Amino acid sequence: MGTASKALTLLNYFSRAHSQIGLSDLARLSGMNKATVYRLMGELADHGFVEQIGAGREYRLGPAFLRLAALREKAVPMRELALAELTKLSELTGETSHMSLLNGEVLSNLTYSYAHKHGTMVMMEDAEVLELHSTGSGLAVLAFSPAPFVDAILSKPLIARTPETVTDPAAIQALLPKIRQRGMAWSIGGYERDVYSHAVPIFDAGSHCIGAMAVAAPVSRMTDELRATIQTELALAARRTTRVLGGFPPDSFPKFKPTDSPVESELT
Amino acid sequence: MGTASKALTLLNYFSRAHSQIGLSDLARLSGMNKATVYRLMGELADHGFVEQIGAGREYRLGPAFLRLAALREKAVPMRELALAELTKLSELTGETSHMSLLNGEVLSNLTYSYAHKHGTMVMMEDAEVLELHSTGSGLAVLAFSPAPFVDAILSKPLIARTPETVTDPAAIQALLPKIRQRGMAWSIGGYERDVYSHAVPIFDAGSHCIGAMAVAAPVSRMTDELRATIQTELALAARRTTRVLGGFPPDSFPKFKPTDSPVESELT
DNA sequence: GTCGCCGGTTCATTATTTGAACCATCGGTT
DNA sequence: AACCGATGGTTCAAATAATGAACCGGCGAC
Repeated sequence: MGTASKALTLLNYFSRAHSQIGLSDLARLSGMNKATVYRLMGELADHGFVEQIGAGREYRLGPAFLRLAALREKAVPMRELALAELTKLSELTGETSHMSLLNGEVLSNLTYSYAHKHGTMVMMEDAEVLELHSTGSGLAVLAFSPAPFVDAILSKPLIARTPETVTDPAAIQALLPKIRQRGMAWSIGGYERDVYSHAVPIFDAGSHCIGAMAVAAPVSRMTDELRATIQTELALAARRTTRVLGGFPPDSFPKFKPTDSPVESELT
Repeated sequence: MGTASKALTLLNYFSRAHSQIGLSDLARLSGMNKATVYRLMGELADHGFVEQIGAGREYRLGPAFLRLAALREKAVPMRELALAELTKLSELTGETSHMSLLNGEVLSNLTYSYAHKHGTMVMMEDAEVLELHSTGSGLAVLAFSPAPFVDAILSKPLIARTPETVTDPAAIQALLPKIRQRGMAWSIGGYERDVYSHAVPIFDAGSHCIGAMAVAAPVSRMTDELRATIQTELALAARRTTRVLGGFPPDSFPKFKPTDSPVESELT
């Protein structure tokens, strides 16, 4: 691993829950030598990627990201384009919709839209992280990712977020062909209890899966009718999104036909 | 310069005007060897900091910044806090207000707020770059920055954005003591013709100047009364912003008294 | 007082970065 | 069609930068 990669890797230890980290902690987390971490963090700090605060001299993410994110969004208005589709999707379905991007071995939320039709709805957060094995979006991505990548993900310990989470690698592998065949994944209570989620992969210009678009509804509100609406509209919205982002579904990607999916009680 | 710094430096060549750059161009711009740039960009791409597109294999900023910016804003809601102050400020003054952060040798826009009171207003853009020598915000920052930094900035060629831009280093140096004394800078048509801008520096926890808050109005609309309103409200808003961001003005920083500043035709 | 941990620093050893030269490929020009 | 001058990408010996064990001084808990 190159030196630059090591520096960038350090940034991955910052999360919503862990927003500031001391030098020694960072060295432990990364397994690097303390002196190495010190020097790398110094370089990151010089460029505004991290900053040191207060008495403990802990590090946190720096202001440079705001500028670079604004430039990225100006050059490639992914968030803006996705949000336009999500807004329509939430209106049509009356439920929360969101889009997330593959980032290493997890999905991170790009943006989301609420429908204000019901008193309850599934809540989302910016930069929220979704696991690949326990969420509808994750399964959609796995189904359209290279086999070695899938194997790597599923060979690590799979955390059971709820009693309904499928944590058996073989069972998850078994789900993927069906997801590939219909171009859509679903997950019932796999990540959070009471959340029924449908997800469709999004592709880039090289037909690589880069993330997923999803609709999440409370389990208690799901009916055959709502399911049909979600599946139809989500498939359309996701296809438009892939295209508007300049991407192409792979040739094997199915045209979703709502009649194909009675869905019944097929878990996950 | 460490290897990590070199990689991070490469990111600085991307701007609104120059949003995608080829390998050879990047090597020329940075003065680094093509092979070096190739390897560094490869590492940046592995982490989603840049991505390569299309036939020309050009690079552009990657999606990782969206996630990291969201995390940064979650941990340190600078933009949110600044925007709250700017919104009030624009309402009180009836003019466009904005805040920008020092980033290397330039200021980059953090956020801004429009007043919808008049048919015309000064327009801003996300991630817009402001020069230190030709803008009110830049002068405010220079006045409260270490002398070596100021000298370094003023010893480079100073671009005349308009016929009114002051480009003589000595003349700019001469302005700084007065700005320090009153805690506020102004610029009339120095960056864009017809823009009359007032600016106050913002400080961090170590009393270092990290940026500026400003109000920009069309020259044609400026009256003694508007000037007095802007100066009073801007000084208050900037002080609140420094505090709410966890910072402190240096001990030498003056309490702004509107009566101190008849201002008349004192250029810049 | 003292123990343990913190951020920060040092310097000889070591492994990584570096860059000139090289390829294959593409478009435009002669 | 042959050529030219670009491009992105690759190689490998030489040079340089990264590394990490050990070491500080300081702080807080016991």
